[in-house]
Parts: sequence; C-alpha cells; structure tokens
Amino acid sequence: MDFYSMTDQAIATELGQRIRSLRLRRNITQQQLATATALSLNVIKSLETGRGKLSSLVAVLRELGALQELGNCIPEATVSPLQLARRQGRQRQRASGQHRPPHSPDDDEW
Amino acid sequence: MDFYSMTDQAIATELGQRIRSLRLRRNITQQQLATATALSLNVIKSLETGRGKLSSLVAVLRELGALQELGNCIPEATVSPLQLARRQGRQRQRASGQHRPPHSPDDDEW
DNA sequence: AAAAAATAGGCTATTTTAAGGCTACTATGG
DNA sequence: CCATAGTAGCCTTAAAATAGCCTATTTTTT
Repeated sequence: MDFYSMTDQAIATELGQRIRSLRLRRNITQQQLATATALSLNVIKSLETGRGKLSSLVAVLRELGALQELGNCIPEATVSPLQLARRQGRQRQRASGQHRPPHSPDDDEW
Repeated sequence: MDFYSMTDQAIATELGQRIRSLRLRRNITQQQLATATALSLNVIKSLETGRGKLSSLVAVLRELGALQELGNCIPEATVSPLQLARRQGRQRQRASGQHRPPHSPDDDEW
C-alpha cells in the first residue's frame, strides 16, 4: 500500500476500513464499540469512513487492542549522541537557522 | 512507553510531542509546516498539543515523511484460510452471533 | 421464506476544531 | 546584551464533529 501516492482523504478512508476490519475480527457491533469507548454510534460510523477526531481514534484503537501499534507509528525522536555534542546536551526547542541579517540603511533594496 | 496505562488525552498529547520532535528534527517552523500542508498555524499548534482531526494528522505526517509508519500502525486485516473455509469464501461484513431467540410467552424470565 | 439484528443516512442541537489576526513571552543568533 | 524569529495563548467567525433520535436498507439467523 503506497500511501504517498494517495490523497489525505483516501488515506483516512483506508484507515477507517482497517478499523472496521479490526472490529469485525473481534465480531463486535458498532454499538458495542460505541458503548465500550463511551463514544456515540455516530462517531464509530464516522471513523470507519475516515472522519473524526484524533482522540476518538485513540479511544477506538485502545478498545480494539491496537494502541501499541499506534505508538510505534510515530516514533519517539531519540537524540543521537552526535546531536548532543553539538548542542551542549540540550536538544532544539525551536526551529531556526533562517535569520536574516538586521536591516541597515546601507542596504539599497527597492 | 505503556500506552495502555495512559488516558486517551495523555496519549494524544504524547503523539503531539512526537510530531513536534519530528518537525524539529527537520528544523522547520510551525508556520512552514502549516504552509506546506495547507493548514493553518493554529492547527499545527493544536496537533502538537494532542488535539485536532484525523485528516490533519495525515497531512502533517505526510509532510514529515512518516506516512508509511502510520500505515503500519493499523494493520490490514488479512483473512486467515481457516476463516475463509468457515464462511464459503466471504468474509464477515457485519458483527453477529449475539442473537437471542425470539421471545415466546413460555419464557418466564422476570 | 420471515424476523431480527447491523448498518447507512438524515436531522437538529451542542461542542470542538479550523482559520485568521493580534499580543506576550522566550529561545536563538549576532 | 540586543534584535529578531518562533511559539503560546486568546479572540472571533465559520466549518466540522459529536450526541441523540428516527427511518431505510442489507445481512444474518431461524
């Protein structure tokens, strides 16, 4: 499955179908999943068609026993020893490096 | 990281921080990421604190080059040969198996 | 076949998110 | 230390998600 050739919506739809497959493998109804997650039936339907909130996804994946996989998919950014050396033990807190020199009247840009 | 011992919100927050780490590893600003994903700056901020829509997550992960990992985290439900045999080649389309027999006056449940 | 259960889709009200702008705070580079 | 860029936070308006309910369709069971 090549996600990079798919639109965002197509990917979301695909994820929804996978959620549905996970649910059906457990043979539970949308209503049962809704009750178990304390979400409404509508939310389960929406998720299975690729719409909804991130927090809803988390709740559903927990109930379907797929939380660990979710954790693996967005890796913890481990700081390499090299980077540590470069920045005296602190990791970057803001993006940077695009400073332009302060503007002086000598610069005749027009 | 034991997700199952965390609340949904805590997990979403953790995912947000990982997204931030991915962004900072690329050394791009929230504004640059917003522009690249055609989302607003506010959405990027929200995602990094664990709120937002599934479609926003997909767009951001694409830009950060983590789409493939997302695909891996919600596995495609492959049908086992055993299941195929059980259901004459069709896979289950609805959850079921919890039918109760039609109520008859003989049943004296109270 | 009929009956029942599961799901899709619509509708309204409420809550949350998205967009855009603005200010305050703070890390970063010079 | 100073100037500036990056980020957090709040505000308003618009869009989308959610909850709850109801009806129609389709699958599954009997």
